[in-house]
Amino acid sequence: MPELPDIVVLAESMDKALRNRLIEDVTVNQPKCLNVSVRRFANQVRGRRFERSSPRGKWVLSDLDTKWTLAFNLGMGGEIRLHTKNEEPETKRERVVLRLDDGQQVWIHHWWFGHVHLVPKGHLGSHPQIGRLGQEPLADGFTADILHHMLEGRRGWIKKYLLDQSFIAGIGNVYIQDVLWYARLHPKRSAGSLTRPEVEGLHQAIQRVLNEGISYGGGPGEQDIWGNKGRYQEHFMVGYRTGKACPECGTPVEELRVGSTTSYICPKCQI
Amino acid sequence: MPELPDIVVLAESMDKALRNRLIEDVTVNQPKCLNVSVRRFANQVRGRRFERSSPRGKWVLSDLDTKWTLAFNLGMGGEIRLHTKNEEPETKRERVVLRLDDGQQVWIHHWWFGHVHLVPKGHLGSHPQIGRLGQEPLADGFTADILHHMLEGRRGWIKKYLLDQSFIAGIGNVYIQDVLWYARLHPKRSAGSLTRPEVEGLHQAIQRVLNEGISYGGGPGEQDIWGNKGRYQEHFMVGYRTGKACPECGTPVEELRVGSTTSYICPKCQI
DNA sequence: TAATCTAACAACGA
DNA sequence: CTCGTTGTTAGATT
Repeated sequence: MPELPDIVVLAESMDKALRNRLIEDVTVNQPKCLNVSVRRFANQVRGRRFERSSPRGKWVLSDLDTKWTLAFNLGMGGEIRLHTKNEEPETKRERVVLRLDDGQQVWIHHWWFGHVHLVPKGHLGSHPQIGRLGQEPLADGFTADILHHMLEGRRGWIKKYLLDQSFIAGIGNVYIQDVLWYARLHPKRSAGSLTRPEVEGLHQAIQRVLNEGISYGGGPGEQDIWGNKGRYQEHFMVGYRTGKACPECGTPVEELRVGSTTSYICPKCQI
Repeated sequence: MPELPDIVVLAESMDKALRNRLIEDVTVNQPKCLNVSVRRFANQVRGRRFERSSPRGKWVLSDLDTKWTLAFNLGMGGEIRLHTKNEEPETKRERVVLRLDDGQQVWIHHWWFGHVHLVPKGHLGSHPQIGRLGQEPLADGFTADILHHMLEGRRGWIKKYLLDQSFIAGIGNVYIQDVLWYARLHPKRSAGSLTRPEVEGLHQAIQRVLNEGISYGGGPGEQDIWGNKGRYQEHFMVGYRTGKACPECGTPVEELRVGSTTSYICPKCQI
């Protein structure tokens, strides 16, 4: 599932590719990925133009030139891709297809549980998922101070909080591996037990890893609207590198279960 | 526990009684109700003035003339009361005591699990509870449209969503009884099954009950900073009236368990 | 009596 | 075997 860096890259590419473009026609092959009826969806989208596309947590929000925002969540293995006029979408595989003014198409492909939602612009708070998203970790307001404040007194594992979208929006099980490694934190450290320097280290690690993810064009399996692939996986420190050497101390990376997720850690560096 | 109407009444009285008043001294008898150390709390509060006090969900937020906001949550059976110069607070019973410039005192009494938190002004989003609060049900933005949107596709019981502070902030197990009665809804109705007219009725019922709660000065056991007691309980329709007649049809009110809460309903009117 | 947070677990869904 | 949502149970908290 695309995480914040992947979403930033995708949203930027969508903004470039789609802004001011007219949506001439809409095909919905999977009504269950919508939050309204197909009829209502088509009526609100057909004949409208894209305005700004922007990232929010694991969602891309594309304003239309009406009171509606299109909210895309790719779920697992989803893609949003631009296709040329004469390509033929495989029905059912492409859940929603938008035909643009020049015939180009936007294929919204979901492998498993993606969403294409209509949300009233300026009322994102009422959306059951988007409205509950927490801090944007790359926003100016997200300081070490604020993070310290958020973790104060928390009893659960630090990994649980970092993955909790209602705490911090956009971190998933891919980028978190290196975040915890750079912060030298074991995923099961109690969130409230972090010292002030550790919180500062964690804050830096979050910004570092997410920004690197963006500058490498996203992570494994992710791509922008033109199909440019992410390369952050070439720079993984410990994520998905079981048995390989920790870049810091050479100890083999270990895999462990943390709740229902898999963690990759250096057992020497991350205590 | 005070709910939205009780908190509105209390916050208004606190705004009137406390705005611009100097906090000359601070006593903390229960450090665990704070989110910072006693030393830090006292340093940030002593010598400061109150600015605006306002309601947010089940919290009262009192801005100080610094970068901090004091956030009060009364838990169950808590009170915030103004006392005269020479009254002697019972240690441990009054968790926090603020002495004002003229000697008057604010006693913050918790019977069970109240909080007095320091939150950086303008960063309420980072507070673990306040940051996750949902829609303010009496705000202009909370329309029937928005409510409809929020409930669309939801599978759980309607009562669960109305009590969920991250959906709608400030409704608890007291006022919800009459909300559901006015809306003619059984607490176990599936949230997503509500028709558009039912959602509109629910929206009206929410506004009606909460506004009546405010105009009666709050509900059972609640009071403002001067000790004026709420009287909404004198106007209960079905809440806490097991066996008494439904005001609409005369059927005896029944009590039932809904998850971990008790509901009071008219078995004939609320399907 | 009460409320909220937490863990753990289960079932579900295109 | 990967995700979010929903539901349940249980325990803890001052």
